[in-house]
Amino acid sequence: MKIGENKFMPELPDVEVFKRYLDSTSLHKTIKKVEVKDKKILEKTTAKKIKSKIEGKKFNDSKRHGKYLFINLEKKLSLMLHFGMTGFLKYFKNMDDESGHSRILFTFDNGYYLSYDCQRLLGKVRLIENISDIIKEKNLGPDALSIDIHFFKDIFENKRGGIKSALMNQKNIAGIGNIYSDEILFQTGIHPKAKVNNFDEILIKELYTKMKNVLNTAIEKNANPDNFPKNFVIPQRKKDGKCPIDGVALKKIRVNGRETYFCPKHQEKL
DNA sequence: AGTACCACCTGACGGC
DNA sequence: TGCCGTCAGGTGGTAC
Repeated sequence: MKIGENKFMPELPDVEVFKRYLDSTSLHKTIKKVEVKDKKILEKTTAKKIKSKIEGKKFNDSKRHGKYLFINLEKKLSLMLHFGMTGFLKYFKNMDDESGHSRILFTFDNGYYLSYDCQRLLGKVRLIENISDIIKEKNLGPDALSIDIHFFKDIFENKRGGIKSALMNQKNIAGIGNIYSDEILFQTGIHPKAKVNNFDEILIKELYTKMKNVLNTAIEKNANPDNFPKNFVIPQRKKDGKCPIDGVALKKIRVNGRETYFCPKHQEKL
């Protein structure tokens, strides 16, 4: 992946792809060396601690919750990775192939490297004991792929406010960001400014189904918009983008301060 | 509770 | 050509 050509916007599907990439490249190898190249991405830890806790150990397995990735090293020791908006992982053999904004570099005993790259330094890396502590501390809701319909319905119970911010609020559901919330609303025909208190049972169920479908499909396609089905709007989130269903020009508005694309013809449900 | 800001950051882009 | 302002987007903080 070339610098500046990063197609990933680290929301749930992207982080799931990172997880699978990590699992297939970086597990069960002794980590000879860890180099923190920019400590701005560290949260409640130091480069020294990262080094002393990780060197000599192995990544055993990983878990994802929302946009967070947790890599287990041993009992009571995991590495938390959050990718901000420009983060990704890269596994490579030659240092010539190191990505342009490598912030932490792991060296394995097989001669390969794993880099945590984060151009805008908005990501976070931290040493933790338990995943559940972090979910509690950050007040994260259930993961969008494992949330059941009853929890999902709670988002609409006794609440006001807009659907887009409700979907993006990590305390309600973990994993959905600006890009995928647009896709989910597009697929359900819901206007991005719709208010949650107007949602009836049928629409909530439909939204739930489409949410899972959009996220699972994106993962299946490696979170690469070039591979997305023809009826997805994400590849059209750009200047002169057209609705892949109606062919009309997409509208670009701001919702809760976020750039939002929608089809004025079929996203009418308020 | 919900909204409306700001800050953190870098680099791409448009205006002049 | 090059300088400068603006803005993307996740999270977290504050103020209303």
